[in-house]
Amino acid sequence: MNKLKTNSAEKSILDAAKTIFLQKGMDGARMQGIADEAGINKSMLHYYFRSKELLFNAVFMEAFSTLAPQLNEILNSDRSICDKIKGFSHNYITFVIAHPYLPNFILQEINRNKAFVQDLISKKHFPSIKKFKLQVEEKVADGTLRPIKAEHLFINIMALNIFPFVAAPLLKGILGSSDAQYKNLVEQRKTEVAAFIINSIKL
Amino acid sequence: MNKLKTNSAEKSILDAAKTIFLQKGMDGARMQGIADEAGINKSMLHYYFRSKELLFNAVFMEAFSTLAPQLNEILNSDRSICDKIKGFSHNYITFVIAHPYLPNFILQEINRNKAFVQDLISKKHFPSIKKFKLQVEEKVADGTLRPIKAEHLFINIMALNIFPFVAAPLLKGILGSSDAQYKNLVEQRKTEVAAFIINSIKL
DNA sequence: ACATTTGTCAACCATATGGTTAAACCTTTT
DNA sequence: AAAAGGTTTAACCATATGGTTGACAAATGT
Repeated sequence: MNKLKTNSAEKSILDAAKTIFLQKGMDGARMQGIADEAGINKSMLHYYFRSKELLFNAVFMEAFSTLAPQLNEILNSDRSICDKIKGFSHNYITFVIAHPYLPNFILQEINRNKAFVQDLISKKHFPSIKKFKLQVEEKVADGTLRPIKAEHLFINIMALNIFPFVAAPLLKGILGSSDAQYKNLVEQRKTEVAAFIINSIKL
Repeated sequence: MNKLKTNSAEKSILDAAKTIFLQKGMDGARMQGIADEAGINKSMLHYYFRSKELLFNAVFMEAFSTLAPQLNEILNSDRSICDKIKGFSHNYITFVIAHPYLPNFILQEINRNKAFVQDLISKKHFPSIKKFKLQVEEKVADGTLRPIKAEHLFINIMALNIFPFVAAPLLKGILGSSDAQYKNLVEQRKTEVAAFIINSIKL
């Protein structure tokens, strides 16, 4: 059978599954909904991916794979800490504006199935804080940075960049922002977040 | 019929529903699971709350009501900005350590049903940033604070306090922390977060 | 004491849902 | 062109699920 046809069917299923799973999560998604989204028969889903769980795993892995590498900019590149923070904030926010469902999906599913994280950690290339920690400790020791634990700094960087997306509906409500106004606010954060962090840690 | 008996049945249903819904969300929760948790017949759920959706609404409102008032410490109290940040961070983190499923539940459900936020906003006492915004603008104008938009400052305060809870499993993985180590880290943040923010904004 | 209301439960119902099957339908191979 | 093998579909299936019903028990009012 035609490799192209097979690949394209598999691909269109995965695309549809991504659309549905990212919006509704594992529990809220329906196999029929994914089939409809892909414009194919429900049996095809099982033909190519066996079960809802395996299809979901494929989607989750793909989603996680697009976010995880960005962490290497912070954790494993050789740039200065300030450059890392500026670069990551700008790139991450730009990326997530284009994929707004991603962060929420990852958080939701990682909280739903904690054994899942164990699985991810065991994989190669799972981000680790080791190198970043050495870098921070060095800069704190030589007086370039205020004393701060690398763990806290890392959590803060993640929090300031990711939270505005996962809490968007609530924040819009509290701030009384329209979609356009909030989008504008998020746009500002491409530079605002890094400035905020660097203000806090630079001596 | 005995008011006490009625109240206690209703209460035990709500408690059970809270336990299940907070852990599994609307989509993942099962009415039978809630009945089992409450140790009663499934029909009772419908007798007291009509439908899954109404029971869920009751749980959600109760959950939201416990978190929303804490925002008033930031948004509407008369203390100084620094005191607010210190007070909120300490209180919020203390509170959520005792109710670890709450933040994730709120975020997940608010993202699932965005019309829900509209409903919340229309209610009285929904937190608004108005007063806080005036206070920040005043302090920026008189040179006490570095220039920063109140919106960004507010988002940052929320992000730094809430994110470590909603992303806990992932952060544990990246940081390589045990449950105990991570709990310790979160404990430190009761003061660390406020210090980080104040470092950044104080002149 | 007895009727009325309120609370509780087991059995039941209609539908939704993940998954299977067997036949039809291409493509490629020979 | 016929066999072979992968692909696609409609029809099914078993079970799970939210919700209903009718009988019965427990309070309450009179």
